[in-house]
Amino acid sequence: MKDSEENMEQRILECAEKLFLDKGYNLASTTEIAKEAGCTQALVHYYFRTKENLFQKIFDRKLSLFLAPFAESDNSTLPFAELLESKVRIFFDSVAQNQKMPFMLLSEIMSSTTQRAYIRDKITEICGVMSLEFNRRVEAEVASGNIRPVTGVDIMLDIFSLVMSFFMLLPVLEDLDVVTDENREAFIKERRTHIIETLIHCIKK
Amino acid sequence: MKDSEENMEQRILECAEKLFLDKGYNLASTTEIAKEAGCTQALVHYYFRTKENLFQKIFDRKLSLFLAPFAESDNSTLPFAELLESKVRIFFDSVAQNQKMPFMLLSEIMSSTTQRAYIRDKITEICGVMSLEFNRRVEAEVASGNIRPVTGVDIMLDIFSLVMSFFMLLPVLEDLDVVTDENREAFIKERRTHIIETLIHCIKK
DNA sequence: ATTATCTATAGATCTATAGATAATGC
DNA sequence: ATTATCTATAGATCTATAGATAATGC
Repeated sequence: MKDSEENMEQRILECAEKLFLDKGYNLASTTEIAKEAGCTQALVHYYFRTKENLFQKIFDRKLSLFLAPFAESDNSTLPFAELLESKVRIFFDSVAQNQKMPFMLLSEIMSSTTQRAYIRDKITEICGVMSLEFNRRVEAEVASGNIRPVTGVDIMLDIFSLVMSFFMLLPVLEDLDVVTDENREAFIKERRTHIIETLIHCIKK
Repeated sequence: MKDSEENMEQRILECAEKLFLDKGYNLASTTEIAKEAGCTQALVHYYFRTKENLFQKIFDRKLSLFLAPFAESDNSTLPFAELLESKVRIFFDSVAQNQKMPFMLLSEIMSSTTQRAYIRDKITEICGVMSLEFNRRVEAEVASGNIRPVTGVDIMLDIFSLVMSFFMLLPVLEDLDVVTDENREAFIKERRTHIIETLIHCIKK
């Protein structure tokens, strides 16, 4: 009852999210989550019964928020190069605001087959329609000879790879002093531009 | 003394490597490693004292083997596009033979600052010279107007991102039935070609 | 003698639950 | 009465070590 502005269940969710993102599922213990939230460990289980439940609730919400902007952006009337640029920009900015999500997502992908099935369903649910449309669009562009023969899957993989890896590798770039506190913001912006240009070049004949 | 062909210390190393790659540092217990190797858990500690030691020894060796082909390939006499193709091909094939390394490497990068410092030093040690030469070459090509203005760092990031992410995302592609047992080999080969073409397109003016 | 291997166990977690007590809403 | 919170504890790991015993190399 210290913080009158929000209840303990909410606090637990917030602290758990932070710890799961920082340390991953296994290293974030319900004991530590409770400590961070300012309650006993038993209370965490009172509200969410199992650690697995708690995690899944957080991960589910996070994954939706993470993918939504990318999935929802409908730019079907744009020329293809601009559509591509818009897609990358939106996804890049979504990741920039959730810089720990790529690693969390990958960890879950590696963790178990069931978790992967869950993620697959979630991706299909959120991105399925957009993905189908995108694939069709790419096919149409290829058929009409506007771009070189690539598949929608290839381009999607390119986008995911370039954007997610960049943020996962940022800490290394900082260690190597390629990225510093001074140039950080500019570097990120330039990288976004580079990725957009790379992808646009990549589809050119 | 069951397996006469190799000693137990070696067996432990091999089983530990497999388990660390499969489950990650935290979920691979010395208990399980011992069980897999066919000895008691105490013996694992007899040979390597701590789990951390054991892991570091394996990771160190694995990281060297993983980066070496990429670092050592000297193609400085080739035209730049061919040099790029060669670099990607070599790194792609190295990852293809160590498909779990990208995730292990990322996990360690995320795990702690000390581990990151260690990785930074290792990368510098193995790739430092090559990296410097590559950067100079890129600058020269840009200066002479052969390619569009990009940095060596950008291209390195592109290569690492596209190649490592592809193998980390493979399980998802399999879940989505984009990759199956039948097309797997061909798909991987085509992806390698696509990445090479993308990077070559990307440097064109 | 030395090295390899085992048994047994201490000590540190961690998750989950049972059961007691305090706070809150009627 | 119901809901929120705490104390205490069971039971499952896991790492690391001490101390005993078996195997090996002179």
